[in-house]
Amino acid sequence: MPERKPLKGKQPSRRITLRDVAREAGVSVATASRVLNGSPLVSPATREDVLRVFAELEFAPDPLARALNAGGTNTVGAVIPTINHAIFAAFLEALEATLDANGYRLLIATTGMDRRVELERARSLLEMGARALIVTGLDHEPELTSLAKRFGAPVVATSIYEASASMPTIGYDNVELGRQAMRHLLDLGHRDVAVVTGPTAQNDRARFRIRGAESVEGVRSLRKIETELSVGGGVDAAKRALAWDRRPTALLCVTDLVALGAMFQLQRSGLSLPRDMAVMGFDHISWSEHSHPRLTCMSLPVVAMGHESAQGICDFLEDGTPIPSVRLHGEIKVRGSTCPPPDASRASP
Amino acid sequence: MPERKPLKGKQPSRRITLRDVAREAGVSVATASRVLNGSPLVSPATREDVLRVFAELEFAPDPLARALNAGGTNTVGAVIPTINHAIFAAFLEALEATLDANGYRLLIATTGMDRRVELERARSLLEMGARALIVTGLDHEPELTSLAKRFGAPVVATSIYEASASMPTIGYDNVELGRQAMRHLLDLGHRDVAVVTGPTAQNDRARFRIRGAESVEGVRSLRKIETELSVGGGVDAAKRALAWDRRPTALLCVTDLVALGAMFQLQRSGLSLPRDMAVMGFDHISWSEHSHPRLTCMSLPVVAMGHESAQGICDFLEDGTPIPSVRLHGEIKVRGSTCPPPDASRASP
DNA sequence: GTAGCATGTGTAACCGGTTACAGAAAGGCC
DNA sequence: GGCCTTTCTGTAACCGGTTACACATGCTAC
Repeated sequence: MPERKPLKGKQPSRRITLRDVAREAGVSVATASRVLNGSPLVSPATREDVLRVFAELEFAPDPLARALNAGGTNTVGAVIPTINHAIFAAFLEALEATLDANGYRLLIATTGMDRRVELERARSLLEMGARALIVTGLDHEPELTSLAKRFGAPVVATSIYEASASMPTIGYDNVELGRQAMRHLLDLGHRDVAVVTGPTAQNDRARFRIRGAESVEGVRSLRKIETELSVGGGVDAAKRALAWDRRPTALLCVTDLVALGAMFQLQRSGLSLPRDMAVMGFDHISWSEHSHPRLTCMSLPVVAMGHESAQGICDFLEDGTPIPSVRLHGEIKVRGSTCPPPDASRASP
Repeated sequence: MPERKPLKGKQPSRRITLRDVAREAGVSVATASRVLNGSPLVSPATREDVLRVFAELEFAPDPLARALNAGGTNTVGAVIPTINHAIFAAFLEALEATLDANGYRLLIATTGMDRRVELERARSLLEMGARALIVTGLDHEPELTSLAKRFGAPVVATSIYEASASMPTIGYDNVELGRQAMRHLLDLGHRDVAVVTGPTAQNDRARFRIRGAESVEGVRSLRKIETELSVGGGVDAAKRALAWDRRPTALLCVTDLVALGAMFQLQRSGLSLPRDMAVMGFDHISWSEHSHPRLTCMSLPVVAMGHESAQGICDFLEDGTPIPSVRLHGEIKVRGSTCPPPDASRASP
């Protein structure tokens, strides 16, 4: 039961409406409307007149009235954990671009990783007229689905791919990604690895990646460090890893941001990278290929994900084409931040 | 003359309307509407009935019809160069949070730094029902103002403060910031500085910062490097600076992202920072305090800027309070990436 | 018994556009 | 001149809600 907001805001005199224009131009609203929409059913002379009055009165049609007739707005809502994280920003950028190319606008709301908040924000967006919803992952309040159904809006889960999910998923198989990343480290000879992650409570992607990493055979020790999802979190994680008595030879960070922070801290602590500690990230945000050393990471196709999500939604809204789940693939970018551990010769078979 | 989009999209059977509910519940639409809005003018028994029918029919009120009555939506539009830049993301995050706290939603559109595009996006947002517009800087197509006026939407320029501007500005004095930053370098003893900037053509903030830097007396040489606004751009800039025959002793980067890229490249080229080259940034994005060395930068209050902008707009929309310009202040965070140049003893008075 | 008031409900106008339909005006053709 | 088109314009219903106003109750108070 959302409260109504009476919009007390200043109602300056009163807006110019189409009826005002029509009266002034000496035509009916119907004709004025036709001119507004470029209908061919208007004589050039009349059109001329009306257009002049439009200009004179500085008429601006009310978008809401038009949308009400059209049966809906052209907005799509995205409910994401935070804008302030390179990877989401890159995703949104791509999303917005494709939506825009299709004539749709993007409404954004952030959740701060809280499922209850997510539900509320989703409701807001739907009540705002969003015709579709984009969410992150599959960890949601159960009401989310029914809520969206009531509004007739499809929901797309991104950053994840799961064929069996109840809604279309457009993303990657996080378990597989975690496995691949871990295997890369193992192949290099790393047997003692620390997995660094942000908060996992409401983040299925992180949990899946960890699970994937854990599923790899042949690892001697795999310890987890849960920290903040930021550069500072990486700093923190590195400090903690260095304090352990049996230090890992590699840090697998489920986010590039955290990996960067870890690298900074390791260097600050006097380690020489990658010799003294391998660091690997996830995401492939813009600076990871420029860092020093360059960050080896599992590159995630977030731009493609943005395009696919937007296109799927637009197609659905245009002609009802069901939104397909799309499995995108990550790719390991092997760069300078990983190398065999110091004792690799001994450890290798 | 925007084309109408007939929204061919699937109109599944037909939505449940309030009239359907009213008929089913055996009451008038007025009563149903009252229940919907929690009006006290309904007897408990009737309310009970209607609520049950709401649930049975899975009624979802049309947001547009409500907004049409209310006289507007609760959305505010932001037209920014890109989401995919830490500083804008941080700004948007704060903006969204405060808008949300006031019951408003954020519509976002990106311009890619193109003024014509900006104008078109602004139009879209206004046609979408945005009640206010947030733009970056004061470099705009002249039509922007009249366009917004037609829709009765205020426009707020951010990232800049200029008391004499024709619209409220909420931001900082970029000339002053540039001056302060340059003075810091000069005070340390740097006389040969390169100012690294992103594209300045459509970016008054960058131009102002440069102008501020140039206004400082006592600098021997000040050369400009214009590059891309990204980490990669910083890499490029560093390469170019290193190739000069008379190498500057400090790099003043108008954006942290670029500063980071420059640091990476300088280190890769074998320089030891900050001894061999001082680097200074602008923005204070999240990792700049963790980088190695930690980045000295002019910290910009983007979070406060987001809050102020949102609050100013909400106050205006609520009761017409004119949106005040707000001058925010930057602050130099002196950290490890700046120190006196090698020959400072000779250069100092 | 009726004036007086609070309470609950319905009717219909309204928000600002779009558009089906009807009708008027003008031109073509016999 | 009469009839049929074609072209243009106006009337009014409509989108899906909100709400001013009128009206019907039921109760108290004189």
